[in-house]
Amino acid sequence: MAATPEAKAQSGERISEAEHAVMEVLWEEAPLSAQDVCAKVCAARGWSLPTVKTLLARLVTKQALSTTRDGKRFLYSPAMARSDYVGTESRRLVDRLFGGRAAPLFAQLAQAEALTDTDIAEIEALLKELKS
Amino acid sequence: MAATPEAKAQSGERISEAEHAVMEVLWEEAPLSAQDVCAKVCAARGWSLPTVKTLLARLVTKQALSTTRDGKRFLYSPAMARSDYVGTESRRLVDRLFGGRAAPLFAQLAQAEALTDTDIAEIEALLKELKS
DNA sequence: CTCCATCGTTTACACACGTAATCGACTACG
DNA sequence: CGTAGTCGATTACGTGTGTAAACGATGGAG
Repeated sequence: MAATPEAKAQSGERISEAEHAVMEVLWEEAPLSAQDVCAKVCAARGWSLPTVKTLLARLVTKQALSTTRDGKRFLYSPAMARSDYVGTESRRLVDRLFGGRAAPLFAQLAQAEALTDTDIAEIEALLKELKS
Repeated sequence: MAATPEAKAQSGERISEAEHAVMEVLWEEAPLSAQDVCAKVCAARGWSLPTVKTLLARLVTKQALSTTRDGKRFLYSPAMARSDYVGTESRRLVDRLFGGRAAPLFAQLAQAEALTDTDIAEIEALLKELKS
């Protein structure tokens, strides 16, 4: 698949844990209003609507979300691809804990028995593709 | 709270990024004095000795380090295994970003071209072992 | 014994984060 | 039109983190 031209991670602004939960909702479906987002996470995390509004505002500041007006309110959409976020986070972990090498991470997961049979099968398939 | 007999290595106390850098030094060699640790990280991170002392103290509080007296000063040693830390951090990432499944993480790394030929070879070898 | 170089400890302070109440503006119902 | 409800924006506040100076104890040099 062709890499998007702006493969660069958006500004250095880090996305926090709570903010990430909001991003996940919007990656799944967008655009959404603040209330829509709350309906999807407030129960699970025990948040109130004001909390979600704060997180949304911070994410807009960090340029992780963009907004469109819809009458009185805003609709929020991701301004960065989930794959970019996931990529930089994964890379960060691999760099920090495994000296930038992916194989030791894989070994770690294997040893921790965190690999299901399905995982193994899928990874095998991926390997085959990579070599072709 | 009842004293749940925690067979698990660590308590819930999270280790921050800066603290982790100190842990890495001590996982590599221990026991070390505060000055020894500083000699190994202060230059790289632009820290001063007081900063290292603070981090060491916080890690002792979090029970991530243990100390032995050596005359006037302390010698610090890890009180948790690096493999445990690495394991929980890896698990956390996989849970948070990939729904707890390892295969998508692998796919992500592959797509980001974060896999070297050596990585691929090693993972292949590991797979072979897992299946035997 | 005295004094100084070092320890660990205490205190400091700005910024990020989690969590939320409140406020001023605006819309929609009556 | 006015008023109630709803929106985003502003403000708040405790805790964690990064970074460090100041302080008090203490052991070793003279």
